[in-house]
Amino acid sequence: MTPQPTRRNEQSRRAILAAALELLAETGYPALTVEAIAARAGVGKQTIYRWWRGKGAVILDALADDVPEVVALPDTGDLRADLRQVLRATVAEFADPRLSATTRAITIETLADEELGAQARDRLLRPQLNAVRVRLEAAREAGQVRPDAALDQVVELLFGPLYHRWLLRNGPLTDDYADGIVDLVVAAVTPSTSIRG
Amino acid sequence: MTPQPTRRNEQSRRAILAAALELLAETGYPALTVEAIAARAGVGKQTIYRWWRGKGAVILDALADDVPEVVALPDTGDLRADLRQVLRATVAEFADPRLSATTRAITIETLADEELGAQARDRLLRPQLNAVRVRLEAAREAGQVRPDAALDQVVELLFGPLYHRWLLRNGPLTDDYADGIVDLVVAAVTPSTSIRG
DNA sequence: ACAGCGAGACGAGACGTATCGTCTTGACGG
DNA sequence: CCGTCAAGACGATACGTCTCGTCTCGCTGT
Repeated sequence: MTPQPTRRNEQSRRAILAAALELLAETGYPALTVEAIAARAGVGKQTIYRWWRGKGAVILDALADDVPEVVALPDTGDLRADLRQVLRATVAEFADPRLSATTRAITIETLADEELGAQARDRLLRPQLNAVRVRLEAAREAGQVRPDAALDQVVELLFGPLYHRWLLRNGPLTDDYADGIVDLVVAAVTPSTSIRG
Repeated sequence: MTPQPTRRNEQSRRAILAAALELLAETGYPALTVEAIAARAGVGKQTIYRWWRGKGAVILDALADDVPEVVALPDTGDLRADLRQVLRATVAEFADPRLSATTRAITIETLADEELGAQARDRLLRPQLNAVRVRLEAAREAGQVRPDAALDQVVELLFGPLYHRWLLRNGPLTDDYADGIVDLVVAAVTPSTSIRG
C-alpha cells in the first residue's frame, strides 16, 4: 500500500522538485499543473502522486528544501534596532511582486489544506518565529523585556499585523509601518519605566 | 455587452443568494458549485455568471447583505475590558468549527482574488476594524492612550495576532490568549506611567 | 422587439486512478 | 560468486470524472 522510501528514485525526486520550481517561476502557481510538472521532469504522473498529495505538497517540499534549517537573528544589543531589521526584511520580501505572489499562493494552499499547513508551519514559519523568540529571550535576560511577557505572544504581536496587512491587502506595507509596529511592541514589553523615568 | 441592472430580476437575485447560503450551510464551501446554486435557486447558470464572477462573489454578496452596515463597540470607560470583550468574541467565532470553516473558506477566496478581496475588506473587515478604532479614539481623548499612537496600527496589533494564529493554525485560540494580546496592546499604548508609578 | 430569463448542451482543462511493460533492487540457492 | 527471481518503483499514457465558463435555445415580460 504505502510505498517504501528505500526504493525511491532520488533522481526522479530531484527532477520533480526542480521542474516544479521552474514552472512556478515561469507560469506562476495557479497555472501550475501536476501533469506539466511530470512532463517537465520526464516522470510519470503516478510517480508524483505516489509520493505527494498534489502540486501544493510538491512545491512546499521544494521550498522547504531550499530553506536553511536554523536561522539566527543579529544581536547588536539594541533590541529595537534588531527587530526593525527583521521586520523591514519581511516587508521587503512582501514588496517584491513576484516573490509575494508565489508566497501568497503557497500560503493560500496551506490555509486550505490542514496537513499541508502543518508542514509549512513547522518547516517554514516556526524557524523564523523561533529565531525572533530567541532574540527576545536574550533581551529579557538583559533586562530589556518584562520578565512576565509571554514571548510567543510578543512574536505574534510583531508578525501578526504584518501578515494581516499583507494577506488581506489591508494597507501599504512600508518600512515606516514596520518601524511603527516595532515601536509599539517594544513599548509593550519594556519594563516599567518608573525608575528610568 | 454589460447587462442593464434596471432589467434585473430581483426575485432571481434573492433566490440565488438564499440558495447559496443554504448550500453553504449544507455542504460546506469547497463542495459548493455554481451549478448547484443555480439548480437550487431554479435559475440558469448564465444568470449567475451574468451578474457575478463566480461562487466566491455570490457568497460574499450574500454574507455582506446580512451584515449590519455600522457596528459599534461598547464603551464602559474601561478600555481594557472593552477590548477584551471584542477579542474574546472574535475568538469565540473562530472556535465554532462550522462558522470557522466557512469563514476560512471565504477568506481564502478573497486572498486569491484581488477584486473579491477588496470587496470583503470594505464590506466585512473594515467596519469591524473601524469600530475598534472609534473606541480607541475615545480612549485617547480620555487620556488612556498616548496621543501619538497610530491607531490604525494599534487596531492591527489587536487583530493581526488573532488572525495570524487562526489562519495559520499557529497555536490554540483561547480567551487567555485574547486577554494576553489585549494586555500587551494596552501596555503599548498607555501613556508614560512615570506619574502613576 | 428586445433584453433578461430558465434550461441545458458543450468544449476545455485538470484531477486522480488504472494499467502496461520496463528497470532496479535485494534475497536466495547452486 | 553469480544467476535467478519476485517485489516494487518507474515512465508513459489512457481513462472517467468533475467543474468551469460559454454558448445556444425558446420563453416571458415589458
